[in-house]
Amino acid sequence: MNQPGESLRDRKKRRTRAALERATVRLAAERGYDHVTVEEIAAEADVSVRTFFNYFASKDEALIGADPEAGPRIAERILAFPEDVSPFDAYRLSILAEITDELNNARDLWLLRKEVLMQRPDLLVRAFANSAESEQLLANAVGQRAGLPESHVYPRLLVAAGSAAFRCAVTRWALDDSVALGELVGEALGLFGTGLAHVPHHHEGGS
Amino acid sequence: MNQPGESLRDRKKRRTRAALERATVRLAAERGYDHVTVEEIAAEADVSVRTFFNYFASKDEALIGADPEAGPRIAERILAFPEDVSPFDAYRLSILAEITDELNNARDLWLLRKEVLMQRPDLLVRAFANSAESEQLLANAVGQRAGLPESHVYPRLLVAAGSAAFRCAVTRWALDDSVALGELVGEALGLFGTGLAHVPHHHEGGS
DNA sequence: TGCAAACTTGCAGTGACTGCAAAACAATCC
DNA sequence: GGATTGTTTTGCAGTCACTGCAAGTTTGCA
Repeated sequence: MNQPGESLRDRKKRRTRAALERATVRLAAERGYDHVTVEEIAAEADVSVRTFFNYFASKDEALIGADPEAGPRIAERILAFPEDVSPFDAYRLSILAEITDELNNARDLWLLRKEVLMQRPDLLVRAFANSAESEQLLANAVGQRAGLPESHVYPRLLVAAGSAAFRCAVTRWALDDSVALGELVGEALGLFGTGLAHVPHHHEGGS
Repeated sequence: MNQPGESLRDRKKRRTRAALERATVRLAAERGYDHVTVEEIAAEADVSVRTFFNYFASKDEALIGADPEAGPRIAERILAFPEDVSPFDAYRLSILAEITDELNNARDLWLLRKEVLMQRPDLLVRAFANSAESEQLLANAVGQRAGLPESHVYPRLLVAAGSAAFRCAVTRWALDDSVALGELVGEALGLFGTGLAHVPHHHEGGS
């Protein structure tokens, strides 16, 4: 009884992880991030506190739902683009694809997260602190495409710009979600692409 | 006994703050950030643990030496540039000036911090989490110069780019400090200015 | 000198997080 | 089916960051 895809064990793990993530976000949105203890979250997900920490290294991580497979997945996407796509575009499109997928799979969670992040913008920054290895993966993928040596700034700078774009976009989206998050990230990355030296033209409809 | 400049009280406060910052950095560099307790830091600086937390909201903040006046100071600089300097340049030059000053005042501290940040790059990211209000200040200053409404992305994106540039630069500097930190930040900001859409030319000498 | 405001301290408490060893459980082999 | 083995869950004891509060101490000022 073991399809290569998913054993009972794997399924249970995924469900537990999801339950913990969901419980964290729901409770935090409901009564404020720091009026929720890990004990309550664990209880809500029907596991012990110790188990919570087997799945997430910290309460912060659970709130964001840090997915350890996201990094590798995006890196793969970057490398999968045809040769004639620029490193910048490969990166940009990969990020956008990931965001689109993520929102399609868990839009409701993100709407709740938005509530929390509006109260505590710092949590979004903190969330990125734990993703140093993922950033390294992405930087390597970009570097490979660009044919640059390990030590070059460009890949790391591009990845850092991605984080910044995402942060900015979420912040804006939290204030006004009439525009899709993906759009906002795309817009921000677009500005990074063309350069910030000149103030972009301010057209009326938008921000 | 009260020159408008500094009272006894003010001087004592500055000294205590500096002692705590210094103790944190020194001990962390010596035996690793998380093998140092706040209790030890406080003892080293000859104050109580409670006093430590009167000065810094967290151990992280003490390590970075988060200066509550840095934000306002940079914002002032940005606004002080003549009209014909672009918002981007005003921002860039203000950041570089701040970094230069900081390094001149506490180069030794930064050399020790470098050691710590090499082991724990996440601490640098976390450090920025606590500076949300400062970022807001800078964004407002940039927005004012650019004549943009509160809601526009540009100012926030530029400031976020600055953080990213700083992060990248410190990381590089930690690996090889043969180039001044200011140079590296300047280089990174330069790339943000001209745009990341194209891979920059890779000239031999450098990175 | 004496009062008021600012700063420091101790204390008691909360809650995140860790290591360890035992129990519960799922996959595998006979 | 039942014994075996590897994985996951759990409880427990402990450490440490951080907070509020209510004294104590120091500084600024009249």
